[in-house]
Amino acid sequence: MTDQPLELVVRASHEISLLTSDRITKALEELRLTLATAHALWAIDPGEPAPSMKALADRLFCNAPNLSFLVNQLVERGYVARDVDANDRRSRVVVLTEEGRRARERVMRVTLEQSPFAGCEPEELSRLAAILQRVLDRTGPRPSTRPARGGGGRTG
Amino acid sequence: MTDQPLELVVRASHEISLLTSDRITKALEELRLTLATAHALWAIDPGEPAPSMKALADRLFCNAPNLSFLVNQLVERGYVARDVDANDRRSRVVVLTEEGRRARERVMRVTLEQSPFAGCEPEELSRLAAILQRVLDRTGPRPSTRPARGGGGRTG
DNA sequence: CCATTTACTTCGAGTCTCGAATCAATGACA
DNA sequence: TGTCATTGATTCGAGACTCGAAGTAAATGG
Repeated sequence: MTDQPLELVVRASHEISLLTSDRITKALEELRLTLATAHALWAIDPGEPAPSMKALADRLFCNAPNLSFLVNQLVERGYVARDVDANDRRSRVVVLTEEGRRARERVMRVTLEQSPFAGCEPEELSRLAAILQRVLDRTGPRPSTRPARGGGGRTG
Repeated sequence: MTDQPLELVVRASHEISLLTSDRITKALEELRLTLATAHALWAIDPGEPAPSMKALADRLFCNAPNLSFLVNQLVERGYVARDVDANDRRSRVVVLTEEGRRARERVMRVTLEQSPFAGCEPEELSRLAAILQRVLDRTGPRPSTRPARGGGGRTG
């Protein structure tokens, strides 16, 4: 009954996702982050131009009020700051603080360490990466400016 | 720097997960379900013995109060009912109603249809299923009793 | 200049999640 | 049998997340 490969893949993928979330929650507490705020933090790559609120919301699959809330949380914790975009004074860009850069590093490190995928052989990982990338490419590019490896997400 | 296969896999996997959630949300509204309640509904397989609250909570990586809340939602919508377990009168088992069985079918169908994995070739799906299953197997069987997952009230 | 659009914020409401406290049933044991 | 610790579940209070509606400020297009 559950022999359909598609169902197996969807179930397993979801299970892995839950398992990962479950595992990293404790480590995030030490940074005073939740899954949602950690996500938002992850989505800000210090190696790329600081994203606007709108760009960040798109990346995280959330709407503007939600992102305002999340960025407020990160501001309160000293991890990011808002700057007015000189080119369009309506727009605010979200910039990592030094603290924020460190916290983001830690979030990424912990997540990769705790990931169920961490036990895979390099060769298996490569095959997996290729397939998943192909799947995402097939879904069509996401709106606006998305850094090639920019994916953060929504929690909900 | 971001060429590590593990990071690519974790990012892609997460992105796919968010994309799926985003896509099915609208369809779930028609069933008066949210992601959390739909997930709980999905976790009750009518082909297996009705799970206890505890068993269900373990399956969903959530704690007892949270599951009580979710099951209440499903009861209000007429999708499940609680029964006292005759073997242990402390325990309640969660049983699908006829409505619930139909709703669950619809949740599964919509989710599979909308999944980014739906576009994969059968052969690709099989490879994927094999790898993901191996990953889950390596994480070891789920313990009967596990500490709760985080997310709720803290911070501040 | 004025109307419209865009980016963002605030507000209110509904949802989700948790820990602490509570209750009932079970199990262990003297 | 009676007592006590344990277990399964619920209730309660509070923090966190998410969204739609409404509002503000800046840009755009006549």
